[in-house]
Amino acid sequence: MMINITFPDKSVKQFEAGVTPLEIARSISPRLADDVLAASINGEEWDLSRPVNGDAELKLFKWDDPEGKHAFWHSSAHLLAEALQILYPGVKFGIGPAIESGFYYDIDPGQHQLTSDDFKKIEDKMLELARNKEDIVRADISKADALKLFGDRGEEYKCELISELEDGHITTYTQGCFTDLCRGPHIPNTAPIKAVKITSLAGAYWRGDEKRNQLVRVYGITFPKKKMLDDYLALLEEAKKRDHRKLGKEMELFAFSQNVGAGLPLWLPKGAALRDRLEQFLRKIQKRYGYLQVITPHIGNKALYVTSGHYAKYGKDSFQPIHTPQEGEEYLLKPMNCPHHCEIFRALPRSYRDLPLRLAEFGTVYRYEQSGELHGLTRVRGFTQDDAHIYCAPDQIKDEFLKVMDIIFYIFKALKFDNFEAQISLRDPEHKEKYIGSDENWHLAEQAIIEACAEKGLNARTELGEAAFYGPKLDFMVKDAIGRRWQLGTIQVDYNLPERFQLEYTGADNQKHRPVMIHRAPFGSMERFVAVLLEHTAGKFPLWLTPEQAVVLPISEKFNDYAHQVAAALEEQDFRVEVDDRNEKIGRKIRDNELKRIPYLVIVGEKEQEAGEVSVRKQGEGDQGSMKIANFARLLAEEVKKSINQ
RNA sequence: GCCGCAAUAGCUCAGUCGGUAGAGCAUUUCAUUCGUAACGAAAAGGUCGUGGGUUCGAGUCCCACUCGCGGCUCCA
Repeated sequence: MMINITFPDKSVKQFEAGVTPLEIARSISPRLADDVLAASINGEEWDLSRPVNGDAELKLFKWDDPEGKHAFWHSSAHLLAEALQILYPGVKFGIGPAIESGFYYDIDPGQHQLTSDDFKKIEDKMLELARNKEDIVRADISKADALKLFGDRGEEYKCELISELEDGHITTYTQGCFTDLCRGPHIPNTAPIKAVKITSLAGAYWRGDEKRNQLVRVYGITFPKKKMLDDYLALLEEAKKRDHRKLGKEMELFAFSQNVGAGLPLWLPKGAALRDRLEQFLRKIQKRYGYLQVITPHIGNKALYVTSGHYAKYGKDSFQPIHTPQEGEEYLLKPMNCPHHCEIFRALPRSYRDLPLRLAEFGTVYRYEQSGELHGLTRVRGFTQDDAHIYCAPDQIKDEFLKVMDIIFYIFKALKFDNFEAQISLRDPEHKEKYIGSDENWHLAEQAIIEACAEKGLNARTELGEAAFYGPKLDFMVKDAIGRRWQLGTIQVDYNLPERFQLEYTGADNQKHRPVMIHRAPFGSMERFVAVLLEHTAGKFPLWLTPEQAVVLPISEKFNDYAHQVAAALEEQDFRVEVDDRNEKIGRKIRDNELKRIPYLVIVGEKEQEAGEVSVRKQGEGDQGSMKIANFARLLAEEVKKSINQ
């Protein structure tokens, strides 16, 4: 019997029923057969060696396709497991999936104690097994047989997984002496795995549940070519150089002190000035969008958070209340600004004419994050949100969303964050009871978010069940130097707080109405934003933001006076300029200041002094020739203007 | 909070078998006064994260704590 195989370009070819994707690839070209790693049949992931029995749409995936890498790394995870089984008899296996870069396997090492010293041994064993060119063979298995197979081997974790699977849909994959419960797909043979690196060990709770056993997670990555591994390792080294913790120290932006406490950043003068410029930048846009700045205290009466519901939910795991000499009086360091802003809403009678009311504050908040979670400036215990709360009528939500998105896009564009991801978090439609607020309002808000994204042409991922209990949200995520995702901007609808704080406004109908609240923070927090910005720019901030815009370098000490005159003239126009009047040769000064990522170096010697000029050198681009001081100032001004006004 | 790993000069790091701590860069001083990515010489700089323990003797071995790193869990 012949079947029709449709290719992605819609062309159709006939093959014998039972043909495998690999055979199809070979019929096209031997080269393709060498390169192909996985396939899909009618959209379903499919092994290259798995027969196709009916008409189908076929896609073939190579290394450059995520699906190809995925199969390659998934098979590598099995290879890792096989090596571990041989090297450490008695280890029990959890799960071993492919991830964004590489793969891991969770194992219960039993009496063995794995350390990084074992990596080489594991890598060598994996390579040895790969060189055996073992076929990776898929098999259907009944639930009973699967339970017996893995039960006999004492694989308690696998048995738990099997017991939750539906009979008739269980498959195993075997290569060499290792058989794993697995849905696939896999590459057909271990041979293409030519380079192996075990990257790290970590603890991981079984099934992500902190109440259950902690397994050892072995991370690794593999490649079809040795050179690709070398390139990958070089890339990781490069990424480490742009780690914000390293750059922040080097550039004297922020510091931590054991004496102050973990997760409590100290902003050094240059960092504080940088942060201030970011705040001014945002303040200016927000003013344009009708925001009103407010200021609220760093602590609030415990009752405020009991009212908001936060105390019940987070009180135990937060910084504990501050006690006063007055018996029974308790205050909390504020973990968020919203309750304070709600009280500002309540401070005056509100009319529908006041809405939307947009209250903004750079509000510093304190959250007792778990010690193991602290991370540079991205996860801290005291941080400042670029917070604002918009109080509006339900039918104003969409319009307000659009406006907030405008602000976020403006900021991301000015700072060249072009690789952000957006996620719409909606409620779980199966469990509407978990959420507060009326069905009608939820529907309205969710539609408002979805429509706003569509109108802005924003390609956002939609996640059901990820909404906060009080409302749906839209988050913006940016990756750091080594690919970890951090949430920056966020826009959240909230039905809960207006209810709890009994917020009301008088409508055109002279009746009382409850406003909807929108929380939003385009940066997320100043700390996290600066961290991610550092990693994005590798410390080379745009001219308007950078701590030192230019450094004047006198050729010798004879020209120090002129250098200071030049600096003074530029400072007069509000540029941030320093003079490197150290007793060093010009080559040395250039090198040091280039390494400090100074955007413009201004070299002055006899020629410049006589002509009233400066010799300009641009970071990374070298000598730009000499010009009058005023012309250089104009050049700076134009560059600043261009990046801020876009 | 959990698992694993680490902590030595301002920074990056070496320190063997337990025997009184070392390099490069940065800093200071001297010399030099220089034209587009590192001139030279010298000096100074450390209770080896903190507290206990083992030992004749601890940077080194053991325990606890603190801080940090990689994950996990969490993230109002």
